Amino acid sequence: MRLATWNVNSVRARLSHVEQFVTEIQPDILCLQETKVTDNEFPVKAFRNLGYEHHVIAGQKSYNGVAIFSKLPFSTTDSKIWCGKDDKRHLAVTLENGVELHNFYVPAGGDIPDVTVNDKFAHKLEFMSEMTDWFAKRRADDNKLILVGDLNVAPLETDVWNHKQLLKVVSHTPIEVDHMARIYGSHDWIDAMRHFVPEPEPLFSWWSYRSPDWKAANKGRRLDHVWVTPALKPYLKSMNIHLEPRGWEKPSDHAPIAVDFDFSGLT
DNA sequence: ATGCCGTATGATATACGA
Repeated sequence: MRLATWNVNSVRARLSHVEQFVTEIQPDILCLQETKVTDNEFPVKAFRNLGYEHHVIAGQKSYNGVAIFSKLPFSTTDSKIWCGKDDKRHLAVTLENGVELHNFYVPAGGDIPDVTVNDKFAHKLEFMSEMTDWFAKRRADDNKLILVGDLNVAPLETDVWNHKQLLKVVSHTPIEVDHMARIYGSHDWIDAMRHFVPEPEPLFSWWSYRSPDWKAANKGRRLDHVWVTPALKPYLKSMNIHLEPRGWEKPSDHAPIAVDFDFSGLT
């Protein structure tokens, strides 16, 4: 099973890119973030034409929004409200093999990494704390969970182009890294991307629009993630960050990530 | 760290991204 996750920065503006990516990579399940569209305006038909018979979407006007498109059926679907805001940042589905998939869009957090002056940063930390509490409460050794999405934190030193220069930049501050570490600990999550590409090799999934010549400068950050619980670790087969779509005309600032699983032995 | 780009909106400037 091939699983892909991508912050598309507007699904309508990026529809042709999504169609090209899906045609080339053929994910069985595609998780999107920042769809920026209400459910009634979502181009569902385009995804049906690509072969995705099953989907869940949770969107709103202008901001945020997540979606899961799948060739495999769901046995359950869910969308949880975080921090008391129904701002469309989460979807969950269960597959028929019992695997539970969560798609998150964690708040970006604004510019200033100080909760006393920046409510967005406070929201981001609170959101991560709620994730920790929620997964800790549901913790069980045999839970088969996958967590993907734009988590808006680059936790490791080699997840950013320059660790020292980004220590005070939102996405790589110690307090965010600490909050992310607590989510990891909530369910002994395994970082599937680093499972295949260990430190210290740099690994990025996002490059700012403002930096010209993104590929040559390569001032990236790893803001997008794929995690699995220990019960699913034996089924991990490969991982790829697809850089090509970041170079297409009028791209998303995020690159899509694909992870292959072999669930044939899963009971 | 700045850069000064991109998307969306009852828009022609502003919020937001990170």
